[in-house]
Amino acid sequence: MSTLIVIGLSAVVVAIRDGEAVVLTVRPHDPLTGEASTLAGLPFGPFDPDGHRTFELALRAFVTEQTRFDLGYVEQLYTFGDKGRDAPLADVGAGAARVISVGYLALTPVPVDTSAPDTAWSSWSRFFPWEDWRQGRPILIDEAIAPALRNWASAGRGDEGERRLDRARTLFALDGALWNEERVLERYELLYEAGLAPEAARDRDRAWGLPAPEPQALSPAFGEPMISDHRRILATGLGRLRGKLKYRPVVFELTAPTFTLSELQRTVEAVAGVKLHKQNFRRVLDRTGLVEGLGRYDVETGGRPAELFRFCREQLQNRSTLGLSLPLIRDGS
Amino acid sequence: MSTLIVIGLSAVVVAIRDGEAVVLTVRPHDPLTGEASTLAGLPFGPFDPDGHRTFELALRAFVTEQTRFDLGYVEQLYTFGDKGRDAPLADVGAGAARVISVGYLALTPVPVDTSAPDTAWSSWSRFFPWEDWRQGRPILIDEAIAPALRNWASAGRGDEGERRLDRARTLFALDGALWNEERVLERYELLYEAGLAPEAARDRDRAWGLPAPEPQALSPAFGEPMISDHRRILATGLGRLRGKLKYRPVVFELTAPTFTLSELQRTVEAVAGVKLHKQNFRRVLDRTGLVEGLGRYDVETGGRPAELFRFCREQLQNRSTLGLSLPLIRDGS
DNA sequence: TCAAAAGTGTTATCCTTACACCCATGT
DNA sequence: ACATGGGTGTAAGGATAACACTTTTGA
Repeated sequence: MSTLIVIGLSAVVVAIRDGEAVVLTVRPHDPLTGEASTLAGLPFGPFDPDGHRTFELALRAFVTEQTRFDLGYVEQLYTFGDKGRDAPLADVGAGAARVISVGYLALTPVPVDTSAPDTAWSSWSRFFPWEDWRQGRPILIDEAIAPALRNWASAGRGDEGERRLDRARTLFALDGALWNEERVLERYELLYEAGLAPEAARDRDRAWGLPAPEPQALSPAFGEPMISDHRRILATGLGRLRGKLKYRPVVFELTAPTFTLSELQRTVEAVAGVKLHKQNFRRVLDRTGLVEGLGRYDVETGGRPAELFRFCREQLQNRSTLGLSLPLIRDGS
Repeated sequence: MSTLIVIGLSAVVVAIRDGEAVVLTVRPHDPLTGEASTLAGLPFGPFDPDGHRTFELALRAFVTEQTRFDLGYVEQLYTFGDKGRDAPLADVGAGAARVISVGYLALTPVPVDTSAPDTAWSSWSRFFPWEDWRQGRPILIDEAIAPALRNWASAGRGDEGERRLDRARTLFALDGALWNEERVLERYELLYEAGLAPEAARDRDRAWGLPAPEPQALSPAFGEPMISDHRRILATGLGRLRGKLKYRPVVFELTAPTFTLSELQRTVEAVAGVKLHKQNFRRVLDRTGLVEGLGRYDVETGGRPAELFRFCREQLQNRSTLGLSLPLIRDGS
């Protein structure tokens, strides 16, 4: 009998908590031992072709069930089907199955504390510590990542070495190259290829029929691994969200109904992982006409009270420029 | 026994022929009668979980097999899984199966004439005649589409009617709204929802267990239908390509190794479906540094010979602005 | 009074848009 | 000579980036 196909739906559920971008994670239980996994995963579940009319409905249903949480904005990310990077062959009735992952991105304004067990909000710099440039260039890039990548590049034979070095340079902003915050997935894939992501060693061992390796004490510079291909899906989600910020008004899916402009800016910064220029951010923002001052003020800010704003959803229709540009800061401040 | 899942891979293979954007289409044969379908389809094939390591490899293999054509640039588009809009329930050994469509976009420089039977290059304005604004606003929008959509909108009860009208206006640039060439899929989906795409009637009938309806003489303004959900995938591909043009140098996947700047412009225009401003297109282009004059000239242009250019692939690495902006023309000329 | 955070004004620079014009070829 | 398409220069307007500065609160 031929291998069955099983479709697994995974969700990257993003929210902002205390100025940090967080993602909903679960600790899945081993079906045999009943023990919770040491590795985090994304909320996921199988797609049932008999019960579910669409992927999105299925996703909403099982995320609510697993995490007691209702999704708002949802979009499809990517479908992963590579052999060897899927979940371990699942036992489905008659035999082994090939698992195809359909990843989704979901945005939600308030990270309501889920009372569901083994469910948590995790900052995504836990999984991608090199992606946070808000405090300037992360030291771990030059101290840990760059040397490891250069070492990997020099092991390439012929001009393969040169190509590896080129990729490392442009993706991780080495030797004067510019940082591009959108290329999250490419960076993760480079680390995976270079064998620096713990998942790479695990997948390689499994392909050779070896037992799952012991959790190793790998450098924290390469981020905390996740089960299955979930970190790959998470990277896809972060990259997509960072890109989309600039051409669709998706930030407002992450904010409360009213917010101060500084809160909004901190939200964008948490997602994009870079610091923005305050004045220019505001100028750019009100040219879009997407926010409206309410004449009410938040006094809890520590200094001068900030005006509260709201998102004008009705303005959304015929605007041509539907996103926020990111007025970066290059020097200090 | 529960419904099996089958994964179908479909490819939107795009090329430029005589200044027109064309797409590779097939006429699939009925497995029972052996007759070629009256409707066109995209090249497609099932994904075999035993034989194929990745989707992309599977796709390349069967496109080459079906059409005797080798794909170059390939990217995943979207995975469709809606019940009722998939292919008719396929017979797979033991029982019925639910077909999940994974759509891909492929770009190829020369539309080599495929000698494969029932394979052809079709201009995509056959399927989306309202998408070509190079000769100005297509008359069929105001003569056929707008009246039909207004009629549909007025049938909505409550503020549903208002919402329908709003969508029609912004998507089809009615009542002074601006045309946004990227929203191809949303326009097709609107026509589908409004019951103006022939596929909608077909899917509706099938859901009720009725036999496939006779091919109707529907207005050509709504485009030629395709089998299964292939026109939806095609719309996704056109939209994605139009968007990507602006931020990645994908045009060069559609051009010959050397080209004149006018050829390049006509290629962009054929894809984007709008006329561009010649001088500004050139200025924008050479600021990117992506093309290089060769000092050789094409004398076949009819007027002054045009310089030949080539794409500088090596420049591709560290550029920040990797696409072409579209300097539109608003007035005549 | 001072620190902290909110909010305003102004300028130089760059990019986009639009317009006008010149160049090289075939008929 | 002139039609046809290729190619260049320049000036106006708008957007961006960077700068300095004022305002309002709490400690």
